[in-house]
Amino acid sequence: MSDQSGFDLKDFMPYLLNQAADVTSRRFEVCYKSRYGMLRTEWRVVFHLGRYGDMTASDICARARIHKTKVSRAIRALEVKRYLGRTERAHDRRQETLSLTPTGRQVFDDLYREAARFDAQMMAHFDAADQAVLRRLLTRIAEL
Amino acid sequence: MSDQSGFDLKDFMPYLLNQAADVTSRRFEVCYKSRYGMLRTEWRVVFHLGRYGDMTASDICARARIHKTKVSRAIRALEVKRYLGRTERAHDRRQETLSLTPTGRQVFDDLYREAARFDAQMMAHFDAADQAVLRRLLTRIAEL
DNA sequence: GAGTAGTAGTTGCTTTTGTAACTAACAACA
DNA sequence: TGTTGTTAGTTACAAAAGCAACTACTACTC
Repeated sequence: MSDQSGFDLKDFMPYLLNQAADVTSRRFEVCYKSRYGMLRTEWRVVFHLGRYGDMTASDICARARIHKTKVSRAIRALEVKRYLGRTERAHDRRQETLSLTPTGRQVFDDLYREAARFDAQMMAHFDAADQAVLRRLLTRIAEL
Repeated sequence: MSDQSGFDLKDFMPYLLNQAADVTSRRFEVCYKSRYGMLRTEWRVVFHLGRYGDMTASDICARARIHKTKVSRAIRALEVKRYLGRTERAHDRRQETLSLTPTGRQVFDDLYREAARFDAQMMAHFDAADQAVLRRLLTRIAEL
């Protein structure tokens, strides 16, 4: 019964993607969690601000496709840790420009290096052509 | 600073994997959630039992790499819905063999078809060679 | 066969996420 | 000006996940 096609759980792309995402995320999580007590969303917010410059909360939501409540809570937590600060925008007082503090910048620099190293190490298992296919397809899938 | 390497968030594999996993999982979630009020872990448990046959809770934990508390609660929920039943094992009364009820089997059959269709539709965007690379690399990464 | 260690599975408590409703500010237009 | 609609961000409450302690049982060892 139900076995005719031989379609397996390991062939099911959402499952496979989740497994791979889970393994890698949990491994990298150790860095920002143990060193800075940060959560995943906090790390992403720091990355965005550090890599792409100051922006508002909703900019981060749009770029990273994270829900605004999650971002809101991450910002609050980072503020408490003194990793970022807010500046109200003159022409629209609903918005606040977020920017890393010097400490936050240091945290970013450290984690950024770590992330690059982590990625390189992980991808070293595959040749350049395979890597390119992987990145291209994942990007495409994420845009579905 | 920190821009020398040009390493981008979109180059960071854990991030990319999460985005892709998230998009696809959320899309498929609609099927088991709206039709059967099931959670992701419940769907996975049903898949395992339906596709690979009766097994114990810890078999599922090991195969799917899900924590035992999550599996335990999923089993409970599926039992309440009358999608599965338990049979105590004679030689080791700690273990219970789990098996789908006829209703559970129907649910599996329906979702299994849906999953196969979903996967095929998604992968239709890519040629066979790319698909092969994707599956191979993701499997490899998940085993890291 | 009593004592110790290890495994299967559950439960209670805490942390994190999801959802929806909310406040405050802007914008457009009568 | 005032009313209506929209957007930025927060908060409150509910659902789910993570973690650690627990029960019940098996297995090993003296």
